[in-house]
Amino acid sequence: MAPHDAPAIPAQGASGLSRRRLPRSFYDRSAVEVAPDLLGRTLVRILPDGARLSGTIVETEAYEPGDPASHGFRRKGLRNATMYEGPGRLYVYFTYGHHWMMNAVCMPAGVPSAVLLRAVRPLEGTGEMARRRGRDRDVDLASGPGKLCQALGVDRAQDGEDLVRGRTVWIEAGSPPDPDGIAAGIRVGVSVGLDKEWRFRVAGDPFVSKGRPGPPR
DNA sequence: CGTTGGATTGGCT
DNA sequence: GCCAATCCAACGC
Repeated sequence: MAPHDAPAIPAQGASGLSRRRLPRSFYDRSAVEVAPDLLGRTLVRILPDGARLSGTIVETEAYEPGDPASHGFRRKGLRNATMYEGPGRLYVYFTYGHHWMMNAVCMPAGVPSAVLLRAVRPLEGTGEMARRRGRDRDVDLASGPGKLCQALGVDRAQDGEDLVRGRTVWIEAGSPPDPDGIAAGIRVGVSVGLDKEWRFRVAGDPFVSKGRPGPPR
């Protein structure tokens, strides 16, 4: 982090979690590299009233250029434009008529590549998340991509936000798990690209989504 | 310009 | 396990 961007808070708290923001270079790699590396990181959301919500990322999925399961498989359009806007942007889209999904954009501008953030372990602001979700138990707050966006109040207003320099959503270095603690499998809810094991999760973590991977039909 | 189906969720059988 | 909810960009005609 550049010196003039130094935060007022300590770089590392008593918890051992690094509060340093992930730099642009972190995202300027392929999604399959970034996705497992995002596990254990701290996703932070600042609400309009200044409240800080956060959670530890426990589940991600990679979507690569040329990947038939990716929104980037088709030409750039109104919905997926942010996927082409370069590393460190937040790509937010709406689906199923109900839910917002949030992604960290990877690779240089012009290359559609992103990591879907699927689940976090709630850390700060759990009361606010519970209110937004209409659920009490921590395990129900952000254990799925739609739930995550609802809990953190993320919608189209955050599409295109800069995770590196923005003031409403970012990702801190946190505390990555041991590589042995990362499990990979096929992605959830897609009917193509099933040959790729691009869903990553913290093995055995109760905060990962309950969605079954594999073809629905 | 009408149709289609989706990177999901929660409630009900 | 099944399926409705509810929006909208992409695609086909």
